[in-house]
Amino acid sequence: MIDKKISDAELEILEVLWAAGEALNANDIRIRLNQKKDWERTTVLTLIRRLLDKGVISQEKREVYYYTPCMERNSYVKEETKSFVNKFFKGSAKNLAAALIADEDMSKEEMEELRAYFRDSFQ
Amino acid sequence: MIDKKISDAELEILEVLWAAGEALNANDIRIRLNQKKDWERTTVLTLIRRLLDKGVISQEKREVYYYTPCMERNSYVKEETKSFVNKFFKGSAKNLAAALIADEDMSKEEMEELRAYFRDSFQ
DNA sequence: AAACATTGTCTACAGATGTAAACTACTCAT
DNA sequence: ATGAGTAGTTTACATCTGTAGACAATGTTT
Repeated sequence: MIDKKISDAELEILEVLWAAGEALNANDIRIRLNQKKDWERTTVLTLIRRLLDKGVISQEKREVYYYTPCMERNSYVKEETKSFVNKFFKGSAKNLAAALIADEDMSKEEMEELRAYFRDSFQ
Repeated sequence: MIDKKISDAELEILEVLWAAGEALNANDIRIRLNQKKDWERTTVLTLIRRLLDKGVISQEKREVYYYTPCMERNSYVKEETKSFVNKFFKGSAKNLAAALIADEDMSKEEMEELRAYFRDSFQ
C-alpha cells in the first residue's frame, strides 16, 4: 500500500528518478525536468522535500544530496491501476478491458495493435 | 473535455445520480449515499453546489430542487481512462492491457475471466 | 577576511478539497 | 402571528497542492 498520496507535481520528480535508474541530485532532476517543466530551483527542492516526508524517496549525502525512489515504478503503477479499476470499474479488470475494446474513439491502428496483442497473448 | 476536475467526494454524488438514472433531490441523494458515506446534510449540499458551479450537474426546481448529471457516466469514465492511460502508460491502451495481463497478483478466477473475455471478444 | 556562488530549509500564499456549523427563507401547524 | 421543521446559502477551517521567495549555511574566489 502507498501511505501518502503522491501529487501530480511530485510524480514528475519521481518519473525522472525512475527514468534515470540511478540516484540523482536536485540539479540533475531539474535539468532533466526542464524538457517538460520549467520550475524554479526551489520548487523542485520543495517537491523533493515533500516526497522525502512522505517516505517515497530516500536521500544519500555525497558532496550534495542524492535521491532514490523507495519503490519501483511497476509496483506503483500496479497499485494506481488497482485503485483506478476500483474507482471506475467496480474492481473488475475485465470491465476495464471491455471498455478499452469498446472505445470507438480509439484509432484503427491502436485498436488493431490491441487486438493483435491479445491474440498473441492468449494462445 | 471535462472542464473542471471532479473531486472524489463530488464523484460520490455523481455516482448516486448516475445509478439512479433519474433526477434526485438532496435528500434522496443523502439517503442513497448513506450506505457508504455518513455525511451531514450540509456536506451533501456543499458538494452539490460545487458540482453545480463546475457545470457538472444541473438543477430543476419542483417543490424542491432536483439534480441531474450533465454527462453520461460512460463519457466521463472514458475520459478518465484516457487521462489515466496517458499518465501511466504513455498513452497506449496496449501497454495498459499488457500490465493487466501481466499482473501476477490477480486472482486465478479474475485472470481466467479476463482471458475468456478476450478470447470471446476477438473471435 | 570579504564577497560571491551554491545548496538546502523555512516561510508564504492562493486555490482545491473534505467536512460542516451558522444563518436565512419558506411552509405548515397551532 | 408565532413557532417548529425543512431546504438552501454563506461562512469556516484544516489540510493538500502548486509555486516560489527569503533566508541560512557552506564552499570558493579575490
